[in-house]
Amino acid sequence: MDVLTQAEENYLKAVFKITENDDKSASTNAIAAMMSTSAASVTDMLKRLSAKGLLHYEKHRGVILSERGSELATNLVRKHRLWEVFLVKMLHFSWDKVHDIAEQLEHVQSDELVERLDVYLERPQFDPHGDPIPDASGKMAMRKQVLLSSLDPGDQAVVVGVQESTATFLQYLDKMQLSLGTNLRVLERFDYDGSMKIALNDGTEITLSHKVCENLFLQKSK
Amino acid sequence: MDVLTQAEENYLKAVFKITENDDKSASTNAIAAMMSTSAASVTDMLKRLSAKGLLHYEKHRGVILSERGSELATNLVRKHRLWEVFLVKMLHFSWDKVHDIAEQLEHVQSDELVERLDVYLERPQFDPHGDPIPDASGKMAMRKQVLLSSLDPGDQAVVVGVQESTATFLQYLDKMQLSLGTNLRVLERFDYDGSMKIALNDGTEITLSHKVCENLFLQKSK
DNA sequence: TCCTAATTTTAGGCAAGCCTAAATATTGCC
DNA sequence: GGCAATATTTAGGCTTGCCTAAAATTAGGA
Repeated sequence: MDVLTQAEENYLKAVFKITENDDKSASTNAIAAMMSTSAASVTDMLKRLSAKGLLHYEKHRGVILSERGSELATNLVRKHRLWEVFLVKMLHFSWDKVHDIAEQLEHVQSDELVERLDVYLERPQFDPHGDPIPDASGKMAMRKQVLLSSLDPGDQAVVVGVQESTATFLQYLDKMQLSLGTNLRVLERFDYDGSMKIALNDGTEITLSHKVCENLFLQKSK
Repeated sequence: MDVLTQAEENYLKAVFKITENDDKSASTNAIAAMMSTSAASVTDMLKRLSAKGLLHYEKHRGVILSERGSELATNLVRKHRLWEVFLVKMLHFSWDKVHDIAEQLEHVQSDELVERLDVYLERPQFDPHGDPIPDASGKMAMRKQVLLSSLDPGDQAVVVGVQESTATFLQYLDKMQLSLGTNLRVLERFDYDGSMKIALNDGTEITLSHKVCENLFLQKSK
């Protein structure tokens, strides 16, 4: 019943992204900028999506998603982020390379696929960039967190979670004096193997492997 | 350089499938039938693909793939079959449900993705239907297989593939407790209608119609 | 408020893919 | 070989998405 083209899906997602923070409406130009297309094309598409009941459009007034449009957009975000987890966790892509591929994978149509993927990945709550993954009903956890590997030297942050909670990994963290709530500062990142040197509050300096950096969620404090 | 649309890719694949067995050229009608589209649309597309150098087209003469076209088609088959392995092996889909999803996944463009997926799946040589998966250079393993209908009473063999992978056929096999790897022994062949009686390992005896026997590939084990 | 600048929409066009109907070419049978 | 049946191509049209240029609307500063 609601089979959208990839183009339509991309517009929905753009409107969603623009309106998710500030709850104003999305302007034609903002959408055009986000999609690298012309304002005229945007107007074209907005009319079509409006006719399908996926967003509310009034000339010169910008648009907001309808409930149905919002559901569809949220589901796209869910698919995008689940695929990113798959690419990083299973195929060992580095987190900064997965976006373009996930952008393609998110358009694959199969609810069963998404559900099975979710189970396979053990229902992750956050993607490799620390962004929350909406569940099947559209709800998402609220936490602004990022992977240690995405921080830069100088960043100060608090450990707020792990991606993978295996016993061995948690034990390792324990040994390193890292636990939820631990404050740390990034000193240096070694690009050649992805390892990072960090300093704890008491001044202890430790080096963490790439694998560890990819599994630690932090909340920036500065 | 060679970025094809999904439609173009689907046509290439259809031509590939039609020409891979008998090495005659693919006719307009055969392609139209395979793609459930009109002959006129096929002619349209053949001209375009010919202009791109992906196949050799002469009016009223049918087409064959060019070397480049053949490479691209083989790569599509590779991607399709790798994704099928992923869906069955990792996500536990039943083998009769994976085709449509793989049909979508095969169009995702990323060589690195395919390579990593291949490694992740441990470079499988055959897909869940028993069809060989071309390697990155286009070569595929040869399956020593015969149709069930060509076996004689007394022969012992293992199911290694199907000729026709429609959902209904696969579901039927499932019901009959036949799947890849199933061992069986031919008990009797009824020449008047081509049906065959076989025994499974556990002693179960079943009778299969001629149509089924013509669609099951086996590897003789004795 | 008024007028210019910025934004948005409309008009008109184009390519990709699809369709049906009509024209043309090929095949195969007598 | 000739002619009917079949296969293929051409012609003309449609939708989707994109474009540019021009027109219309809105917003913001003097």
